[in-house]
Amino acid sequence: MNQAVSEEHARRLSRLDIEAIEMFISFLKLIGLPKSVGEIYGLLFVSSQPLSMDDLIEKLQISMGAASQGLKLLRSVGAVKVVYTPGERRDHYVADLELSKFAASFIKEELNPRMQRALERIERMEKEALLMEEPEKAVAFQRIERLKHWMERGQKMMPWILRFLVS
Amino acid sequence: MNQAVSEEHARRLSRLDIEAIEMFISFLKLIGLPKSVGEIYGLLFVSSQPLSMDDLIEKLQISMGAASQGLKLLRSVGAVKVVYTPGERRDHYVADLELSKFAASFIKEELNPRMQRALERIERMEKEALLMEEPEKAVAFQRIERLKHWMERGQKMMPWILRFLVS
DNA sequence: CAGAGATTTCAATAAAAAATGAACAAGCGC
DNA sequence: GCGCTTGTTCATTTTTTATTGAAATCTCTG
Repeated sequence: MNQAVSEEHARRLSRLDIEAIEMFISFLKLIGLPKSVGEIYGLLFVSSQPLSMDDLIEKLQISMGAASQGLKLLRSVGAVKVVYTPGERRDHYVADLELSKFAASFIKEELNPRMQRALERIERMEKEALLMEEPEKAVAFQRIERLKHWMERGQKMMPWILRFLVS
Repeated sequence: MNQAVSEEHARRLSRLDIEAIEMFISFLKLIGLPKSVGEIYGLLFVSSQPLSMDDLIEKLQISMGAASQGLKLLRSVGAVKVVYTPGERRDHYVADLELSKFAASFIKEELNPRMQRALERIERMEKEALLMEEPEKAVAFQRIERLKHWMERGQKMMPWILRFLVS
């Protein structure tokens, strides 16, 4: 991780750039985003001007494909905006500084769908448990109760977290 | 994901088992835990008796290594307890039903260390920014302020979440 | 509207992460 | 202490995920 950004890149990346990039690689990995996305966002975050895809490819030494896909993802999450630079052919990109967008997207794309599926699953589990014989049956229902309890807890917490983030 | 648990296993796993296992595979993956850990915890969670490592290997069709390491991890997190069964040679394991342990461990093992490193990084970033020339300098400090703001926000939120989980 | 530049897509490749299984160690009962 | 059962470790293999790069597509602009 300390050598996440190699010497080669240092030619064009400042130390500030590198610190920011490593920081975002580390945090975005936490929510399952690949290194290249962390690199792109990190660099845009510290850059004082908008950067073109070419700038990113050159400074970060990543491929066209990675740059294009990374930007696509970051745009879809609202973490990066396109800036139309008049007289410039290529699009330029800036970081939206609202970091909550990552968390919000994680909740919306990863957490909520799973909770939805979990609720369906719990219903099926209850149906299965009804068919069981008695010593195990009671245990099964107790465990399923537990799951429901945690789901409710999660669902109560989520809007609170979102409000806190957006504030 | 639908075929996460193959037909072969179904011979010995009930439908209830499979639902629980798939559910935990899905949630634990979210915090970066491998499938085998989800399988083990899921099965222990619905099982009405303590299970030995051999039971897990047989029912889940996983290797000794995976079982041993998975149990080690789950024990270290407090999500699984050893039950000494008198007269039995092998150790038996039960799931601790307190699901908050996963979240607490994630915060402790993954989130907090990163935040710590991020704080150090921010200090270094401020030192670097001091050396910059003026138009960029102001921008750099503005961005660094942002980072600090989010760090503080995160640090304020964390104890609250933990309290909520443990309650 | 032709053609160059810019971007996207996606099959192939590389890198990272997880699972296997055999060698090793620990612990129990005789 | 010896032999057997149980549990751990770790180098190797397998699986999964991310990256590359070349072909296809889109889009300005002259």
